[in-house]
Amino acid sequence: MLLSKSCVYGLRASLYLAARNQGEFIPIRTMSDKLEISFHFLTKILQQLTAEGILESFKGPNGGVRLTREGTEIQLIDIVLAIDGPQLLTECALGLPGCGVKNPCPLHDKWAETRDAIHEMLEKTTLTELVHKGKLENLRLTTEGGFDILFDN
Amino acid sequence: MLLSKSCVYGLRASLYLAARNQGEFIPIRTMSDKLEISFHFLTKILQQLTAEGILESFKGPNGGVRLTREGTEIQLIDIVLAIDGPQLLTECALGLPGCGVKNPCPLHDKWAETRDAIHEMLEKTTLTELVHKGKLENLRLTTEGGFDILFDN
DNA sequence: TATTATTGAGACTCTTTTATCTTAAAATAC
DNA sequence: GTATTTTAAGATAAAAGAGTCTCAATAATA
Repeated sequence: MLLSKSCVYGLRASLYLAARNQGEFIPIRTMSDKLEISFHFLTKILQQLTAEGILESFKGPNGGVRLTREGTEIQLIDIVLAIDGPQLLTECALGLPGCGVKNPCPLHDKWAETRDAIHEMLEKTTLTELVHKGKLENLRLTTEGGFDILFDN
Repeated sequence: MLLSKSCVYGLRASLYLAARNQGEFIPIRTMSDKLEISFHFLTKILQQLTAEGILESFKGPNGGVRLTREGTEIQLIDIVLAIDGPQLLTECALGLPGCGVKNPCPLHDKWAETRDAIHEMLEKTTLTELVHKGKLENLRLTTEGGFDILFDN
């Protein structure tokens, strides 16, 4: 699996927040219901994003979480790094420690190229870009639900 | 992690076999020693490759395993599919079931492109190609050991 | 001030992956 | 045929990832 489940949930939640970003705090419970993710599990994931400064949170009634920056300024890579860390973009494909230009494994060059392609995709894609596309074409953010059902309350 | 540890071990072992392929059976114990992989764990992994027809095995004294085809005719993708299955090349980046051209997630198009790059790399790279490169430049197959130390007995 | 709605933090459980250990089966050599 | 070397298979254990539960902390509001 390319991304951990935590990371995937973090991405879906971030898209949700970017999609309805009017500056207000959204309760995690609302998101966990809409996105069909366990509330407590999602809470832990969003805590990581908050710790990394991608989200900010507010406790108490009318509390919740929101993006600290505009969706145009948040790249997928920000969320992936916050949750899964840099391993995907740094690790050797054959699992050898310290694999790099100086001390490569036989697969290093080819894997470095492929890895760069992944990196570039994650780095060039913003939340807003995906939200725009998702809204236009009513794409899915959950097994059944298109973007539209995420805004009906 | 892109590939499971089992898959990585399977790749390293396959490179080892391709590197010293003179048609003879190599004991798994020899490989597990040289590659610094737990013997029993490696045995189970190689059993999968045997079940998939990538290796053949022989029991008893002078037994072991060997490649069924020439290293020139075994691509990395063969080993990845045998051990990790097709998930890496088919799964949705946002974990949505049935994500595809017909019912995509917002990330589908971009991820499909990146995934194709991974697929192509795995599909175009043969064991022999990596072995050749590894032998020429004495690259690593293990934390410390270059290709050369794998042939000294 | 008491109640309620919310996030934060930690303990705990379940599942999957990784790794080990034991025994069986097959082939060889003596 | 018996002992030895090897893979095959399955049980068990340890570690990591995924998910749940409980309680504390904070803020709003009645």
